[in-house]
Formats: sequence, C-alpha cells, structure tokens
Amino acid sequence: MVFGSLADTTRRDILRRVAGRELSVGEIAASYDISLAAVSKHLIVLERARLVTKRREGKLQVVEFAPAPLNDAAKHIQRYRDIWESSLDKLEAYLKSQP
Amino acid sequence: MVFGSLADTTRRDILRRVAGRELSVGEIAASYDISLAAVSKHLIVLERARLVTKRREGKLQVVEFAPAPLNDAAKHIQRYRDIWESSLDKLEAYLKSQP
DNA sequence: TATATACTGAACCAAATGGTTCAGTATATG
DNA sequence: CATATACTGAACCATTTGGTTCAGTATATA
Repeated sequence: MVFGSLADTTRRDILRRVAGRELSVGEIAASYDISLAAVSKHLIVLERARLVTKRREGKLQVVEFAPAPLNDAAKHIQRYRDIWESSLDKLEAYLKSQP
Repeated sequence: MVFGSLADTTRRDILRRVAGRELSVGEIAASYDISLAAVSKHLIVLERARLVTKRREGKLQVVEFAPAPLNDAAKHIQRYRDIWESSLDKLEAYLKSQP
C-alpha cells in the first residue's frame, strides 16, 4: 500500500534517490547504515506498492522508480480536500441563506 | 506523521467522514465494529499528525478536520514526480545530443 | 447529590514492522 | 571449474501497532 510504503523515512529517501536515476540495490544500500538485507526488504515493500520495479542486469538488480501509484495517492489526498471544500461551500450557502 | 496516519484504512475512512462534517468521537465510533477506545486511539494518531483537532462541547468531544498537513503530503509527493520529470528531461536532452 | 453519558488512560495481547545474521542462489570472472 | 560479487530467503529479535477490557474523569441530567 502506497501510504504504508511512504510511512518510513528510509523508504521515502530511497524513493527520492531512485526517482532521480536508476540504481542497483547495492548502490542504494551504500547510502545507509543498515544492512544490505534490510535495504533489500525496504525495496520489496516499495516493489509491492508498485512504486519501483526491479530488473536483473548482469549480476546487478537495477531499481527503477514507477510514478503511477503516486498519482493515486495524490488523488486520494485531493479527495479529502474536495470533501472539505464542498462542506465549506455548504456552510457558506447556509450562512448566506440566514436572515 | 501524515503518511503513517494515512497508512491505516480505518483512519483514512474516519478522515473522509470528518472532512465532510464535524463529528463527535461517539458518532465516529458508531460507524465501526471496533471499540470506542480503539476509535479514540485512532483519533489521537490523527490529532498528533494535526490532521484533526478536538474540542470539548458539553460532554462531547467534537472532531474537526484540519487540511494543512495534507498540503505538505501533496508537496512531498509532487517532489518525487518533479525529480522524476527532471530526470526524464535530462535523458531526453542526452538522446537529442546523440548522433 | 446521585446517576448516566462520553470519552481517555492503563494494562494487556497478538500481529506486523524494521532490524539483525547467516545460508543459499545467480551471475561474472580468474 | 573455483571463487568473488550481488543479492534474497529464513530464522530470529525488539519495538510498534491495532485491538481488547476495565477503571477513572468530565460533564449533563434526574
């Protein structure tokens, strides 16, 4: 799930890096103090949320950013704001209708 | 943290409801099969993320939606897309420069 | 003042999360 | 073929999370 994936600081940071350019799992892991296995698990989470894809390139696993789920997340957020806005509109209409 | 708060289905649902109109803790809890205490805890999470505020009104605690942190979250998301777009632009420029 | 209503805090529990290490697999290289 | 590199899976551990129940507090009402 997208919001769940974005809930972790390390994962958000990884996502920012791979949005800039494709990186191998090892290259990504080099930026963090945690084990390679831990980074690999973070990448699996991001992969399940379809925020990244992986492909083998020789002995490397190359991680590529996939923006689509972010659009869904943004729509989700926009929806809350739309509901909020429309409730404000209703309130305004009501106040205007008052004597 | 905003993404952490949005990571839970029940909390997203609560947020959708209170975005439409102010509700008491009890009114919110009536919509779910979990205990009032569990709903109260979800609301505390949303409150810590500043996605809602609470105020006492008689014996009710009234929950109000607060949209500001959603703007931050949306900016966060937009940033990933911006990085992604600029990396695509760079790639395009490179390809154009190729013989 | 006593009682009912509307929560919240505390103690507890099971499952999920984020980390570890170590063993195993896939690929490249000497 | 043997070895090094680049991961991934499995087992494990501590902490967090989402739930429970029960006791306690704040407010309204009979």
